[in-house]
Parts: sequence; C-alpha cells; structure tokens
Amino acid sequence: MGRRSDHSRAELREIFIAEGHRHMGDVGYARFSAREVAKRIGYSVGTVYNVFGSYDGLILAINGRTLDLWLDFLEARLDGADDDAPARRLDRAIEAYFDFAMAHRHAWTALYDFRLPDDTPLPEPYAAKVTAIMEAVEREVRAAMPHESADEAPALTRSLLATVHGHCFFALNGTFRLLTESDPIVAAKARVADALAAHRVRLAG
Amino acid sequence: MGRRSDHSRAELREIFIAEGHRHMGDVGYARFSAREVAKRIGYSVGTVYNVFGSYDGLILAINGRTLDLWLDFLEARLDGADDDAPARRLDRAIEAYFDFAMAHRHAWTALYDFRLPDDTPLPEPYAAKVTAIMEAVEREVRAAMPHESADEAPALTRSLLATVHGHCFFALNGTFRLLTESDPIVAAKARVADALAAHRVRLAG
DNA sequence: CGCGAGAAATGATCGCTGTTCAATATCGCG
DNA sequence: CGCGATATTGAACAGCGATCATTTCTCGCG
Repeated sequence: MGRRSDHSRAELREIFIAEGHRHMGDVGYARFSAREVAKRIGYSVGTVYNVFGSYDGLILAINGRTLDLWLDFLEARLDGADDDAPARRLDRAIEAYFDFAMAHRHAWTALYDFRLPDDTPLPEPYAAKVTAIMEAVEREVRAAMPHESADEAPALTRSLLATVHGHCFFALNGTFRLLTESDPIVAAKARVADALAAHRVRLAG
Repeated sequence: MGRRSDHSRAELREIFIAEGHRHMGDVGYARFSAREVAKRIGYSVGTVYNVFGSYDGLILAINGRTLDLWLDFLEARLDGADDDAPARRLDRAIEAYFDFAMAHRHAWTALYDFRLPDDTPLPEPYAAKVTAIMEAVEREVRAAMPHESADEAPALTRSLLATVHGHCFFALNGTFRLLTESDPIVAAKARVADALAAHRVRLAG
C-alpha cells in the first residue's frame, strides 16, 4: 500500500533486522526466507530490496546483529571480573564463546553458513564488527602473555580464536558426538592454556 | 525413456555420485542442484529419489565421496614417510588437511554446510567414514605421545582435530584475512606442537 | 489550498528449486 | 508371446529470490 510515514527508513531497517534475526533463530539459515520475514512484519517482498538492496544485504544485516549481540555478551561476561587473573579471564571468554553459540545456535551458525560471492568483499561495517570481537579477545590474550612479547599478541589471538572456534563448531555440529563424548569447553581451555604455556617456555628458552 | 539395462543400480548410483561431486566442486553447496546433476547424466529428477530416497540422501552420498577422497589423500601423504619422526608425520597430516581442503574448497566446505534435520542421526556408513579419518589421525597422535598416556590419545586427537579444523576453516573462510594475514598452517602446527609439549610437561610434573 | 514531482511500497511475473506421484516404458520370466 | 514387476519419467505443486511496471503516498511549491 505504501504507508510511507509508518516508519522512518532507519526504523523500518531495524524492524526487518529484529524480525529477521528472530526468524533466523527459529528456523536456521537453510530454512530462512526473506519473504517470510517481510510477511511477518506486514510488508511485501519488494520492500526487502528497497531497504537492503539484495537478499545478501538482509542476511549481512542479520548476521551483523548477531555479532553485535555476541560482543555485548562477551563484554558483559568480562565486566566485573577485573580481579580475576588473566588466565581466568581467558577461560571466561572461552565460556562466553560457547555459551553464546549454544544459546543462539541457529543465528551463530548462520554466521558461517552464509558466504558472499567469491569476489565480493565484506562490507566495511560488518568487517568492523568482526574485528571488534577480535580486539576484545586480543586484550585478554595480551594480558595473559609476558609483556615483552606483546607484538605477538595479534597473531596468537587469531590462532587461539581459530582453536576455540574449531572446538565450538564441532560441539554444535555433532562431530564430537561421533566418538567418545568429552567436554569440548574443557578441551578448548586446555589447548589455549597449552599455547600460552608453550609461549612462555619459548620465551625463556 | 526408461533405459533400465543401461546401468545396474550400483552403476547408476556411482554415476550420480561422480557427477554430483563434480557439480558440487564447480558451484558449491549453495548453488548445487539435484535436478542439474540428473540432467547432466541424462536422467530425470525422479530418478534421484529412486536411487537416493531424498535430496539429503544424494548430498550425503556426495559428502561421503569427499570423505573417501580425503582419507585416501591423507594416507597417500603419510605413506612412504615411515622414517619421519612422529612430530614430522603429524605436521604432514596437518599439511594434508589444509591441502585437501584448499584443493577441494567447495566439496570440503559442503561437508559442513550440510546438516541433517535435528533429530535425524547420521547414517552409519557416513559416520564410519568420519571415524576412519579420525582413527588415521589418532594413530599419528598416539605415536607422538608418551607411551604411558596412550589412553588419552582419543580425546586429545579430537581436540587437535578441532584445533586444525578451526584454523583451516578460518583460512578458507576469509576470517583470517580480516586482520594481518599470517600463515594458518604454521599456526595450526604450532598449536598442535604446543599441546603435545604441554602434555609431556603434565606427565613429567 | 491544490497539485504534481518524486519516493515508497506493492505484488504479478519469471525462472528456479525440492518433492510427489500417476502414467509410461522396459525388463525378466513363465 | 504375454504378463507382472520394476525402473523411469515429467507434469504438477508450493516455495524461493529477483525484477519492475504500477499504484500509493508524501511533501514542498506555487
């Protein structure tokens, strides 16, 4: 109908993202439908393309919302733990990684199910959200490292994130269930602790 | 048409899997089409359902083929390296992990893009292929561990696989490219070496 | 106040998908 | 040869993302 004044552009965008995020959480990436999201908020298909330009644009906005929530979740878990030792804070961060992923299975998995066409680069705002999470973790990794090797913190952070991600992915995935079930969180913490211990040894040796 | 005697059931299955695997490698999971595969080998849509029961059945067969190739690839890389030290053989296995994933980007990624409906368990033959790869790696991990802690090999193997998977996933994914680019293979090897070193320390301490 | 330019929203339409299933074609056996 | 069993077909269906001519609305200008 064209109820132009019901919502500003920004409001409409927000409504789409909120409902889209809910829908993603409900049905997951494979069953997600842009039409369905539009219908639920009382708009038609075409409006998705007016507001987000493309289907991929909508998905990116929804995944961006997931990243925002993830960063908030991580920071909330670390706030008020200032007295904890750096290693304990790292453990908290790992727990937050797993807890968020499990609490938002579908939305979290959608982050990795979706891929832009090969040549298309990630939009800058989206990339910024990813790096923001990376940097929050990097602060913790740096605090847990010897001061003299602070320059290695970025590389080590990414490696440790990959390590934790792998454990979390296999846990949600069911891959871990194929053999003896163990505790993926404990394993992830152990691998991170191993890496930091080995780092100290390398530095001393 | 109904050219019943052109191929036995097993042959037909093989033709579908071969062409399906090729198609998956060409276009990736998101653009994969069962119709298209059938068309390419001169059969109609319905035959997919006769032979594989469902779309998911076809995907599982194709992913199963990828797992077969993966195991072959891994074993070929380890064969003839009997003189290498266990740690070197583990490095070889990690290189094989990455090399296979990069050589078969789309097919490898499809292993993780596809998920069965929530309550459905993996078919036993498929699960067997996954455990076969796991066991091949476990042999290498066990060889690199102190003999007295052989019972910890299964748990450690899964944890190290998750570690390597995380690095490989981020590498193919582009996540690593978001910050300073480093060498994910080197990082993965380092994390595995760290874990084994820490394990020896725990055992000695 | 009225009106017209331009923006916003629509939804029919297209080509594609997986899935179903009645109809058809083919085979092996008696 | 003929018949029962089985393999194969492809039209039909509901749904998808994408497009775009059409309709609806808004708001500023005269």
